Amino acid sequence: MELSPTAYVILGMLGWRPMSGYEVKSIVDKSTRFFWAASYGQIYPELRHLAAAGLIEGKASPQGGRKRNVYRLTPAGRKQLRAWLDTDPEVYELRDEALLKLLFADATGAEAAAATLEAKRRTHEQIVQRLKAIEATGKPEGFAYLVLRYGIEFNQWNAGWCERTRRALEDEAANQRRTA
Amino acid sequence: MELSPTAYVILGMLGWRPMSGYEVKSIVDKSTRFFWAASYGQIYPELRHLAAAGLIEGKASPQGGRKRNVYRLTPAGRKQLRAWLDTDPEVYELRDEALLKLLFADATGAEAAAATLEAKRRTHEQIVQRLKAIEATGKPEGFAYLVLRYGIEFNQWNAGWCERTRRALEDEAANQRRTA
DNA sequence: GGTTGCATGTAAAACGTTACATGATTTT
DNA sequence: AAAATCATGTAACGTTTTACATGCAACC
Repeated sequence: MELSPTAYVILGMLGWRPMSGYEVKSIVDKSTRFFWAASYGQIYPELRHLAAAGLIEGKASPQGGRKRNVYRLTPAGRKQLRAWLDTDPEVYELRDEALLKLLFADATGAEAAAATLEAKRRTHEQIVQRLKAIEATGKPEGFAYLVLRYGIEFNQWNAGWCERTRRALEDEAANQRRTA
Repeated sequence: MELSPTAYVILGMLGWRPMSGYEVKSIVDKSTRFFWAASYGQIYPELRHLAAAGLIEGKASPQGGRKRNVYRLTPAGRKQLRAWLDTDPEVYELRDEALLKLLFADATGAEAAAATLEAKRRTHEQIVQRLKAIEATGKPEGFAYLVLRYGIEFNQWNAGWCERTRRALEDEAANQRRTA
């Protein structure tokens, strides 16, 4: 039974406690979003798929007149989750348009490169702010906190690199003007 | 004319010098691979697409009896490349299965978490080694060198975080044993 | 003569986002 | 009364990988 990593996002969260697809999505947006995004277009079909495979069980739990399906792990699902956790991680992918623009910046020059660096710095800075806001509203327990700290420190490092590199470019440009 | 970022990988490389699809792929594997991968399944169709759009021009340049198509930027293609370089980067995506496993590690415990951290550390360490090997065989010029340095420092930071965190987990476990 | 590298391409499958559609409930 | 939030889902589209298919040339 080969599952996609996104299926394990669902399995992992249902391992914390039973929840609806809507809840899975809102927790994804507060936790995995910065290193593993997932949309409704993936979550709802995947819930059905996992239920059909017997790894989770759905139960209609309407809140008033508002329909709602709460899913929970089956013993088979928990076993599958543990087996996945016990194997080495495989997927590691990065897509960073800013680095692409930096790589080709010879075609436009140092000013465009500085603008790209500044935009990338802002992106990382914004993520730091959002993650710190999450940390402030009640820090998560256990390993979730470790991952949150990673997110903050990782993005701070990135923002710092952009800042240092932009300054180095500016100093270089200033030196060239002085020497010329 | 909306192009995918992968199309700009091609445009950017043809901005350096004319080359074949095969060459584009081999340079991708030596440069953008760690932040923007591209396969033959994308490159060859995209070359045709860009040629049809008048942004690049292909010319049959066989080497002996071996067929070969070399492409170069048209003035319209260079204009398009510069316009893209002058706009702020948008795509920034990360997919890291290791962080996912770490997030859910409560279900298995500290040992599995340590193994995940160690696997992630190895991944980053290997990338550092490959990038350093590229640096040793003739460092690239201009902005390409900046991007290479980013790759090395970024992966070193990541490997370091994994190492520090794994040690912190071990110390914590040791303290608990002592207190218990 | 075999392996590696150069060279081009396609087809199917997997993966993922976006936009759309619908409707109830809670908060302002 | 309007806006935000809860809640579920689908369809179309775009992107990307993987596997397959082919063949020449250079080196060992």
